[in-house]
Amino acid sequence: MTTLEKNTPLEENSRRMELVRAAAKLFRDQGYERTTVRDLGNAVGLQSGSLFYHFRTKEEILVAVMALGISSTTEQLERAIAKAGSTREKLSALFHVHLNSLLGDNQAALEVMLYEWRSISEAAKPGLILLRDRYEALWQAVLDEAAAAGLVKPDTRLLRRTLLGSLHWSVQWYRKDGELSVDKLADRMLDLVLIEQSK
Amino acid sequence: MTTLEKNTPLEENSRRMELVRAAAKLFRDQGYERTTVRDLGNAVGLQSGSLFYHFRTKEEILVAVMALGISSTTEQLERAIAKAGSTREKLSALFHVHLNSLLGDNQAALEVMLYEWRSISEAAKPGLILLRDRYEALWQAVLDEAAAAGLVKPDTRLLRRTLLGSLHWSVQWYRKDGELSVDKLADRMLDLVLIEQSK
DNA sequence: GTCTATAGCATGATAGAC
DNA sequence: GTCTATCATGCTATAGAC
Repeated sequence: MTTLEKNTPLEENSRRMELVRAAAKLFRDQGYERTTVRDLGNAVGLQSGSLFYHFRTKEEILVAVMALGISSTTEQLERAIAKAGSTREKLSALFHVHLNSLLGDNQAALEVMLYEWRSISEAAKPGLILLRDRYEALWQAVLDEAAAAGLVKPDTRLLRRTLLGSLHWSVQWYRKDGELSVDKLADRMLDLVLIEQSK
Repeated sequence: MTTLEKNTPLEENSRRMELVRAAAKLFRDQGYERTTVRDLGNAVGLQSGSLFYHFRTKEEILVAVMALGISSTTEQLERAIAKAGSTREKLSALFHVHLNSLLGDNQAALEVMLYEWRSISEAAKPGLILLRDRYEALWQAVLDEAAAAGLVKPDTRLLRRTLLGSLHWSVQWYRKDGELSVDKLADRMLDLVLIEQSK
């Protein structure tokens, strides 16, 4: 692998991937700026200088973390929607996939995407915005379908934004060791947005 | 003012306050870690060394920014609730005060509170948590009253958390130069949470 | 592919003059 | 109360050996 090929999109089980996963946890816990390349090296058993064989800059690691977080969540959501039988099930999938990704064991990456945006250079933003838009388009389509079916209120663009805000914020208060499971939380959040059916 | 008195809670029109307001904007735009004491000095026409006459550390400035943001919003909400005539008006005040504070001209401070929490040392957290709890208690009381009146769904603790998440997230997408005013946005967000009355 | 060593620079904070 | 000067440290990234 030459220096010019460092932007290779994805490789499982590689050193690069191992590094990205470790970086996701460190960036989430300490923040990107407070995490040094020495911290990153320690986390995977490398000297700080050796990192720069795998990534050109520290920011390139941050971008890789974010891209991983958003694109893996998008893929999960696409699969869940494809498998859903009804509009109601698709709506439910939005909540379950998002929360399991955000609050699940292996998904510090998505959290980093939400809270370290300011550290992304202008040059790197367009690519990440594309990934984010693809994810939000999935949401929009399902919400539009649900509104047409009378399940949720018709102001779906604002609804999408408020719901995503609600879900994102859960990382600030949800505790895994509490009594509320992630899936139960998803169901209760869904209940809050469903229009009550008058008979 | 001696060194020992640097924790004086509040002073209007002081150099300290001027610095806190400038710091709020810088911390919001660049992040706390990326903002240097030299940046802070420049913003108020001081050399970096001179800052440390007013604050012992850079973190002390961050804490002051957050305390200002949350406590001034709390005071505004207290006044608005006291003035409200009905439960419905109190509910409306939650949205209008929060969004005007968060998205208004002079309130970068509240945004910093939301996004720089990780940079706060353990020693400084309890005081800020106290301020936050006071604010959220106001919300909880109004939501409980609104649920009792049938205006919103009864799961008010989760409702409080999802609503605050929705409102916080608005800083990520709301544009002041757009067609939607802050107060109109508050009304539409309120509409999304109100239970539709069956006749 | 990883190491050691370090260049080159920015950082938060302090000391003492005024 | 602000300035100048600077200390001590930490940072990202590079160079070259292995």
